[in-house]
Amino acid sequence: MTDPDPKLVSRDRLIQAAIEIFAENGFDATTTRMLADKARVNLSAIPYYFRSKEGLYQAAVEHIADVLGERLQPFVQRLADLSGKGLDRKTARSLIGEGLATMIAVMCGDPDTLPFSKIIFREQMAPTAAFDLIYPRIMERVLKAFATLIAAATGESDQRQCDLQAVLFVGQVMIFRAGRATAVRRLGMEGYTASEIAEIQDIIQSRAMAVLDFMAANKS
Amino acid sequence: MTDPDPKLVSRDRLIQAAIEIFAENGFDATTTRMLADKARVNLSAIPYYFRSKEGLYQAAVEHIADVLGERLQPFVQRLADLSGKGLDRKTARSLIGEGLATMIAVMCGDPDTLPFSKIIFREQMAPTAAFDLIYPRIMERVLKAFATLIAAATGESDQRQCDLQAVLFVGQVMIFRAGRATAVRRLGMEGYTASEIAEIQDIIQSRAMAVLDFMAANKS
DNA sequence: GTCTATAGTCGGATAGAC
DNA sequence: GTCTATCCGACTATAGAC
Repeated sequence: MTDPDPKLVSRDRLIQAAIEIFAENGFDATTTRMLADKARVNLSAIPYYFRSKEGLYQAAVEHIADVLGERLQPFVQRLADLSGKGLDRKTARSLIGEGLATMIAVMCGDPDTLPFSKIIFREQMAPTAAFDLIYPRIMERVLKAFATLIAAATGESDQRQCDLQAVLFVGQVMIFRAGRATAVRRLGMEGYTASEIAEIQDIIQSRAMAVLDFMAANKS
Repeated sequence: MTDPDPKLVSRDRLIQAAIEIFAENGFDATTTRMLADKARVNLSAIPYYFRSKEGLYQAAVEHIADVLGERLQPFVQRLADLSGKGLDRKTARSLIGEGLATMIAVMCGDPDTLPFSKIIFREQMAPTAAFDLIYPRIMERVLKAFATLIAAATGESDQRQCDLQAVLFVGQVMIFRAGRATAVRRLGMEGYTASEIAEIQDIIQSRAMAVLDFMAANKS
């Protein structure tokens, strides 16, 4: 994919390269030689800066958590502000739609963030120590935000119900990343072009609205 | 997990062991020694029976396709029979609910089939040649069946819409496998006990019905 | 068919010059 | 901080006895 910016110092070039390569091949199939080549750095720079291959992996995941956390911040902030003033149903619904569309773009479209989600997915399927770096800063914040929005959008007061639905709302999106091979093949897609992403965003949003209507009408 | 049945011949013990170990560690992190140990077979049995580690992996995937394909057969057959006679909405809806519940049980509960879904998920995230063994015999059949049922349950005549929704219905279930680490943590689960699975089945089914109602009311 | 022994390769990490 | 050279362990696969 993209080669690391040659202006960056070795340490940063290694992190850049690590994100790409680990995303593509996973931890085990990645060799330190691949990493050094991609970063245009000497092999010994890895143990020098990061102590080991695993140290580099963890630094890469930490970087992902930093970047995604920062991108998440405005959304969470906006939600906190609105919650203080009492969040009306219409606003909550539109924020849910907006959040879902953004997530699809991040996970399926944007070539800068796509490797992030690949790594996060691998961590979810087979968590390592790095999962603890990412869960509280990303997953938990997103899921809590969605639970709040769902409650506000439907009037559902059962917290458990909102938490479960939040997992399903977010999960809905993730399936196009985790089940990409199947989805693309079955739907005859080329692999998430702009118009294919629009189609996915569209159906996920309308589905979400259907569920919100149903929840509002059938509170537990 | 389970050790291979000692009554089986070496070849079969190796396949049994391979399914467990590849599911747990993925292809690269699995060594031929692990496989031979678990199967209680000499290391050389692997190249002898399967030519290579990769040959064993493919044989294991083929076995998975056989077993799941057989388990799928009655469901597909029943659907074909019913389709001939004209499938009414109520029956279609209950078959969808039943299918979803079964999938959750297979993917999250049943310790015999759980390793199958782990391997299938790894293949979806990073397909190898083995994906072609499993896609047409499992994924495609399931998705086509769901698309047919969705059409019958809602009266939606747009094929594309039904195919997309089928991916989402099935995807909904898969998220509890692919996103297990997050779901379990966020929902304070122990890791899919019987009652936790019942809770998941319940919410997924009610969500599915909400979407079907919505589709029936808003045909494209 | 099952075993031992070993070949041949490659990986991660280190030592030490510059 | 960056390089070369190299060690050492682990891996897959093969050769060949039984």
